[in-house]
Amino acid sequence: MSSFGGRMREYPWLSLDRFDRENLRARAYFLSHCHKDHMKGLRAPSLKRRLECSLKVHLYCSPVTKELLLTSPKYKFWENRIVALEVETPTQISLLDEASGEKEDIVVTLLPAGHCPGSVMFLFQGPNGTVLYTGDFRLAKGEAARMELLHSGTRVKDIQSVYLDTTFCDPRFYQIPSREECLNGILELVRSWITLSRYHVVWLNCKAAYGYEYLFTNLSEELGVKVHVNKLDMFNNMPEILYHVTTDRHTQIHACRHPRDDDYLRGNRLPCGMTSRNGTPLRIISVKPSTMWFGERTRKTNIIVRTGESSYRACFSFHSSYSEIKDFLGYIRPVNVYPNVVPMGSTADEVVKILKPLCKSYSIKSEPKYKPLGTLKRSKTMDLTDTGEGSDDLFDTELTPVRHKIPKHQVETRLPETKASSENSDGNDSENRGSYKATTMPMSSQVDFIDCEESNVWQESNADMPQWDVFFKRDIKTTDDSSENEDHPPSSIDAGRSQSPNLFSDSDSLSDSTHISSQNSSQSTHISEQGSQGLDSQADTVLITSQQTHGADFSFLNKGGSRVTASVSHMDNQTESHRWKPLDQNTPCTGNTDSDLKRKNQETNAEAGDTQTQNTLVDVNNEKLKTPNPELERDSQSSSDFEIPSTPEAELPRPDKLHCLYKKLATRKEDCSLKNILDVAYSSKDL
DNA sequence: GCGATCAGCT
DNA sequence: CACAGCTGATCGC
Repeated sequence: MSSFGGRMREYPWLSLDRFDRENLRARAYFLSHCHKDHMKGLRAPSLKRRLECSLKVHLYCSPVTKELLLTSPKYKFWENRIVALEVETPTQISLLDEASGEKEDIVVTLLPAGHCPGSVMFLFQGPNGTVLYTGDFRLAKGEAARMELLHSGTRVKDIQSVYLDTTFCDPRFYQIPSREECLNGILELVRSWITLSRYHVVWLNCKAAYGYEYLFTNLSEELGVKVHVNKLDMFNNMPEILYHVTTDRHTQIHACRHPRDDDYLRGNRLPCGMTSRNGTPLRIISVKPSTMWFGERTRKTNIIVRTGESSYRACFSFHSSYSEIKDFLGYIRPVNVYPNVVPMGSTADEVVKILKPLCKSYSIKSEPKYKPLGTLKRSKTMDLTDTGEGSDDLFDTELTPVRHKIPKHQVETRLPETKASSENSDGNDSENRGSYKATTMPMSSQVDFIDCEESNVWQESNADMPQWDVFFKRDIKTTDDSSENEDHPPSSIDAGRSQSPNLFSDSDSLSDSTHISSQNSSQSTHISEQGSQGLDSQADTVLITSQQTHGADFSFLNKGGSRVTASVSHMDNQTESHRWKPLDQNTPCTGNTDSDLKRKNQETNAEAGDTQTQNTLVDVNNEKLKTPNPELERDSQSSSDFEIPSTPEAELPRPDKLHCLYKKLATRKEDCSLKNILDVAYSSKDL
């Protein structure tokens, strides 16, 4: 839960995600996403009164957040005062101090935060420096490096302060399985249950918060079964969510709620009251998404843990893990970092101790010999008081971006995409910095950029042709495994505090054969036809599916913003929420037309990491036998036909087009897309 | 009657 | 267990 007070030291007349107390005097308000703990005071009478008096005060948020907010009548009074800002579109805002009449311009940029629909981070650029407020976020390793607007040309912007979501900034949360892994674990569990009969239903025990939508949409899309929810009018203008949820109870996947839903479940009823179809009792399992974390990445990590006869816990997180946070911050390297959250069982001091070494001031102190000329002034910690007024001396800092070695006219607009971006969460600072610089550098700029420590990597990335051996050698199984070497395992202290894998052993002992594991990037599922009671009786066989993202669509959480052109009413271009194509152009969900939708998904979803599915029957020792479930295999086959991610320029790639794609991807070093293509290439045997 | 806060409980 | 948020009790306005 956020404990951010609402104001940043640099721009204390702005209020973010808090609307009470001192924040009542703010000149402008910002809402990062629609979760209640970020909306404190937002509907209070005192703020309502303030709005009535101060007609120039506005609330800035993403278009999706605006839509979700205004769905509730309680916030209707905001309607004419909300300014929906396009994501990834720097926007100048003029702030008027009503007392003094003085005006100040500030540029704000919304960056997708991957936390829930509409969630964004706010990047502010103004006279007191560039600051980033992350709100809540879940970004995978390397995603900061892919955010164009965090960069000036080829370099990361000089960021004075980051106000950081530190929910899991504790070594105990060292690793959390990726979205893809979690989704696929849940997908296979749900699939294996609901295919047993039409009376087998799954209840997803989701909290009321926004953030599970991508789970619903992907389950629906993959399985052709819509998800029953209590309410869906908030998605009326978000067709790609709306299509996959329903208020019709006659479906096999439910995420409906009831205040006493556990009582309902005990009575073999769903929270919506459904208890049978055609007089046949339902076979219900409950799946509760919750955060599970792992101190070590090498151990078996169960995505799904059976917690009872018909109940499962599934890994799911809206927040970045410890290592993801460190990767993010270590890439940005602000001068200051301020935690928005003190994790449970930790203290603010502990969090700062972890984060400070990733900040610029720290690294410059420890390694002055790598400091570029001119950074001395910059690196000096600015004395920013809480009031922040009268700090005009900071202005020239922003006007002299010393890290820009490249003249502005040479600045590439291309997104710096780099595998190396995942290499810096800790460890040798100077080397990591070098890797960043080298690999994020567009070709056109390289000739003007000389930095000896980077030259090795530079040469490599300058090659005309794809470096195939590198790609094929790379571990293509998981997105963050690639950072294995750079990312130190938890320290002894960390390890001591890490959640031991024993946690899962305990659960495993309940049902050794019923875990869904992410070890070696695979999930294993086993559901017996007898239902949960039979689970223990088939300990000799489990169904393993290789890591797959299988059409997993996270685009509405993460990206693609600037690319989307179609719009739905006032929701235009809000891509981190969705691809705003009206559904009648997509004809989703069943049959071949499904592929169109999936292909579109992948266009905006390069790093979702789609890989082809392979189902393999194995014994408990994970020895591969051979193909199992014809149903699953059919699914796998059909989906593999459109697992090839498309570039904006490309149609569905045919084998003869793949070589071009290879080239394209090779130069962009887009890891996940690449691995998909490699998988397809391997399996199609066309190359 | 409403809001703020807290305990308890998912 | 851990993500967010509801309900109910209590207190003050």
